[in-house]
Amino acid sequence: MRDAEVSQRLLEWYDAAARVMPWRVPPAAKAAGMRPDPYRVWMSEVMLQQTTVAAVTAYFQRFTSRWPTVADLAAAPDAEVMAEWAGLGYYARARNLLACARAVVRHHGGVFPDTAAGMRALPGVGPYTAAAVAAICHDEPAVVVDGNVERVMARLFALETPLPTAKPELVRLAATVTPDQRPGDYAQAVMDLGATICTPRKPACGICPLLGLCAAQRLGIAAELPRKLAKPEKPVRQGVAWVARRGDQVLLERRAERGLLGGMLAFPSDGWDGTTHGAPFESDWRNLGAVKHTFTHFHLVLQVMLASTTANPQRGEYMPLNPDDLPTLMRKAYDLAFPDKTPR
DNA sequence: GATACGTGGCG
DNA sequence: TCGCCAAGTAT
Repeated sequence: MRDAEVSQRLLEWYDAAARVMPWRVPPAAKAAGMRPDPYRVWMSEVMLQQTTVAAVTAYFQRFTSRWPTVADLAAAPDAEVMAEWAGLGYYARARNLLACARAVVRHHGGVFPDTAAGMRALPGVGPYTAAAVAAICHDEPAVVVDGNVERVMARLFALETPLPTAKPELVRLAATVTPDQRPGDYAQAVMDLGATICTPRKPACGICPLLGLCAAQRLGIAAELPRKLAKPEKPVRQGVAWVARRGDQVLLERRAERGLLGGMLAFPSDGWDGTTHGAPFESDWRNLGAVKHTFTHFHLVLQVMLASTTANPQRGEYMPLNPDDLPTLMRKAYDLAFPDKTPR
């Protein structure tokens, strides 16, 4: 296989079928002189970490409408940013997003670094995001490797080594096909291919622009690659959440910065995250039943308790609540406790 | 290097 | 119903 043939076919496919996304500048607009805004590209890439385009789009629109520039975001209160991120998951990303925006304003004059190495030094920016922003915004021929690229390369070269062992080799292979011309469009093309054609299950090899170049397709094993080591079973944890209302206010606490749902608003809870505080105050708590939720590494059955009387709590504080500001686990508890306030 | 860290959709 | 999976990073 000629390496240049791979990027050439991908770029042709991308130009003909590029998907429209709010953070993207289409090839035609770039030809007319438009450049991607590093602030918007960075934000989209952080949101897209382990997250689908479908889930990200509405969040991206809200964030960029509310905070149009990195300086606007840097000036935002922590609680507002965490509330806006609620429901998107991996909340360390939101904390790092804010820390990064503030670092860009404080240490870089409000301008993102224009190299992958410079980006890499910012909070929440790892090898992938640094390379993606540098390639997309500045056409640095950085090697952009995400889960899509790993899958495409494993199939293109029929690499049988299972992940994560195969990772360094996949990065090496990705480097061999990364072009000097239009590396930003190329990076997006490979990721689009992985998201739409070279999918994890049932890849659409028949319409793939790399048909004829792909070793796994020729061998008939595309759908089996990349191979992966078996993952450990998820244990089931049990917990309790305490829901108390006082008039229009609800008893809430801000979770610790580190750890599960870090930095997010939550009902006082116990038993599932290593804590055992007990109820926030003595009352005849009524068990409303349980909500189920699955985290990355365990399943959770969370009993939801409701107080019919209120008292001065030992933890948390009463405050008005917009349920959209809660992480999804706590939103499930809210919906169980206040079914009449749940839309639909 | 291994582990922690969310969520929603799909087959 | 349930396991897998998604444009990863921090420690």
